[in-house]
Amino acid sequence: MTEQNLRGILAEHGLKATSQRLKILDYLATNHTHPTAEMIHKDLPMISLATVYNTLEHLVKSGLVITIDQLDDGKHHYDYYGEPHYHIINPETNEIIDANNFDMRPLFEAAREITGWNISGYHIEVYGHPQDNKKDEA
Amino acid sequence: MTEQNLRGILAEHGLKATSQRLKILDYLATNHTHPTAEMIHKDLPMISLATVYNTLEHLVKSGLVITIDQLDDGKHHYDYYGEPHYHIINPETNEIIDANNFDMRPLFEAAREITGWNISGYHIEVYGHPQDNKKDEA
DNA sequence: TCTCCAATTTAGAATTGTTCCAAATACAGT
DNA sequence: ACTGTATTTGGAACAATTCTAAATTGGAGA
Repeated sequence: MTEQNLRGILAEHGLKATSQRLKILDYLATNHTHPTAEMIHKDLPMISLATVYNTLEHLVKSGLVITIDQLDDGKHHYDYYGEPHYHIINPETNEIIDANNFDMRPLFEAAREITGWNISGYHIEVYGHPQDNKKDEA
Repeated sequence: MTEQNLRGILAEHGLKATSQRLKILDYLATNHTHPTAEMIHKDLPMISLATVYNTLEHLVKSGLVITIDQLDDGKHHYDYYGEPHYHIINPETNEIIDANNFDMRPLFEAAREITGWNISGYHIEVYGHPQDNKKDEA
């Protein structure tokens, strides 16, 4: 992504454009690899680990990034959320697939029915695994 | 819940029925309060904290209990999952409401379309907050 | 019912992901 | 360019969770 794009995105969300934020946001928007803070720091070693955590906190608070916390490694994983989407996870391998072929509005409506609240977002993880054989393709 | 019920549930999931597991499962199935390990230990002080963690791990692995990790207090919260359901969360107060007025099968079908996998379960959190005023009730 | 042993429990130590600190730096508006 | 505030930083501190190894226990089989 171009630096101008990144600056625009940060500005839209009220975040100062520091070189560290530009690098981390670019990293997340480019590599959809759902990294941990540690992995980001390993790939961007010029940015201190404290700043990585600090920046991720800002990005999550602003809604630009979300966390995935169900990978049983006890670490937060981070995911650029420029376009809302849901996750399909294979718990045996921790593979994560991003998908957006589902209209969430009926779910929002259902949640609104129960609470009366304004619904503003969602996190969805769906679990599954590849089939062992092809028997049901017949 | 009766002890026989609890023993049956544990047996169905291949878990030995220890007095600690019976107490913790009963606690979770009765109080839908989404507690942390620490909170469970506080309410069941005769069970060591190590055993609380240990037992929760077994219950989560078996699918009887799920974790809720989005409450920005840095702690895992646990939720009896006897009946699958989704969560409506107010992030300002950390209030969690359990709901099940939504058919997840279309979501499963969408996930299956993308991956070809067998889909086995889901975790869904929907975020929202009460409206400040009633203006849109008109 | 009794025995036996693998599974479970336990207290406390150890680990480690994350947060905190206070000094140095850098962004952005004027 | 100048200034004030927000951000960054390395390292110390913290706290949730896991580990350890010894003691206990549930339950399958005799």
